[in-house]
Amino acid sequence: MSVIEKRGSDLPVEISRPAATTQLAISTTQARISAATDAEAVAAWLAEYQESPQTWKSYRRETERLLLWLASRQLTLNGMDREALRQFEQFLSDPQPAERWVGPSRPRQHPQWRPFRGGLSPASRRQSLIILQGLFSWLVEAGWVGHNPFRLMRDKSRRLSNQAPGIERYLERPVWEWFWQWLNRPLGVEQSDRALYEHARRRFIFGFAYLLAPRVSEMAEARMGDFKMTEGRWWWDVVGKGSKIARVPLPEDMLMCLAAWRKVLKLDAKPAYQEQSPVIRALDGQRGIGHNQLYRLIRDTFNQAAEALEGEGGDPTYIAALRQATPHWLRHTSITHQAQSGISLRHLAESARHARLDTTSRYLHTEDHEWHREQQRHRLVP
DNA sequence: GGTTGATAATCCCCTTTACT
DNA sequence: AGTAAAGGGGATTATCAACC
Repeated sequence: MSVIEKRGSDLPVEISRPAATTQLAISTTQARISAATDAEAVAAWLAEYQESPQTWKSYRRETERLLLWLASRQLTLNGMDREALRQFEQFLSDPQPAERWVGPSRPRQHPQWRPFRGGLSPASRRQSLIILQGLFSWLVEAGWVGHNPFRLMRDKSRRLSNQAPGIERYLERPVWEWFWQWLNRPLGVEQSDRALYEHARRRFIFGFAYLLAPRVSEMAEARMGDFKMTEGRWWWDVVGKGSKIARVPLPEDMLMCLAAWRKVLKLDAKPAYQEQSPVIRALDGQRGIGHNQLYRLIRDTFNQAAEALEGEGGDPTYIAALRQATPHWLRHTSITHQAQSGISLRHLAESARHARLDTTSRYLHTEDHEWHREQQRHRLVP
């Protein structure tokens, strides 16, 4: 059932297209791309995103759904009008017949694979429509379709705010401090090599995360040689979201964490020039690990810490926080604590690699807790 | 300076692979 | 065979950037 099979130069394979509608698309327009079918036109658009695998993946998903839906309605991209768009949006919220469109998560080639897990939430529908709007404006430019029906759409339902609510997802200082000392507890004697390795790896991952506030993928992608010394000072060169290159100062503690971790890996304390091996590694000590695995590792560690704190009869609020915590919390925690320790907003924005200062300043609001707590010292009767 | 559109990331569930 | 590690796919969320 799948329409677009592969990335790269291979053209997509089109499987179930009603013969009656072929070639309707180009009769009125002058195409500026070489495509024979809707699927090929879409593939040409997708090819623009080859360098961004995540984006490519989500855009393929959305466009594939549209193509499959069009085929089921005997429509083409060029035949898509405002009314068809309304029907498609309705379809996204509840794809029917379900046995044709909805199914469990399966590899794409699997016979049970279906385009949907279920109907899409309003937020996801908004996302889908935004992507398809981009597709259509490209296709108009390419001369493949006559107009962009999304231009006619002024539906409030897709104007859902994508502004995040206040950021509160971070660990307060006492929780972090307890957590870090828990992480550094010595293991008992007679531990397997593997247990020691995993213990060291965890310490490094959390130290890295807390000190430099990386995104998960930035950690997973990091190479040893990205830590560099110039003019006697150590920096971390990181390629962040949007392929943005940044250079972040390495705190002293980070160098210590790195040296300790490299010792476990049987490497010199300091990375060599252009050392290409991954920083965070799988159990074999060589391969890197994907962001997904890193995500799980962090999540599991937080959960184990929650168990441990519960065993100690710790504060239930803290236990709950640890249970909820995700890798993103580490980034928030790091930035928030840096703000609290007086690092200036401008430098903070720089090292967090936020393009806009107001993104960073949102983290300052989380100081409200502290503010509130301090305010309690102001009493009528001392 | 706020809104909205564009892009890419995070997070979760499930499957596959690798290792005793 | 049984278990944990790693990977795939997709929904949802965060951030960036262009536009009023």
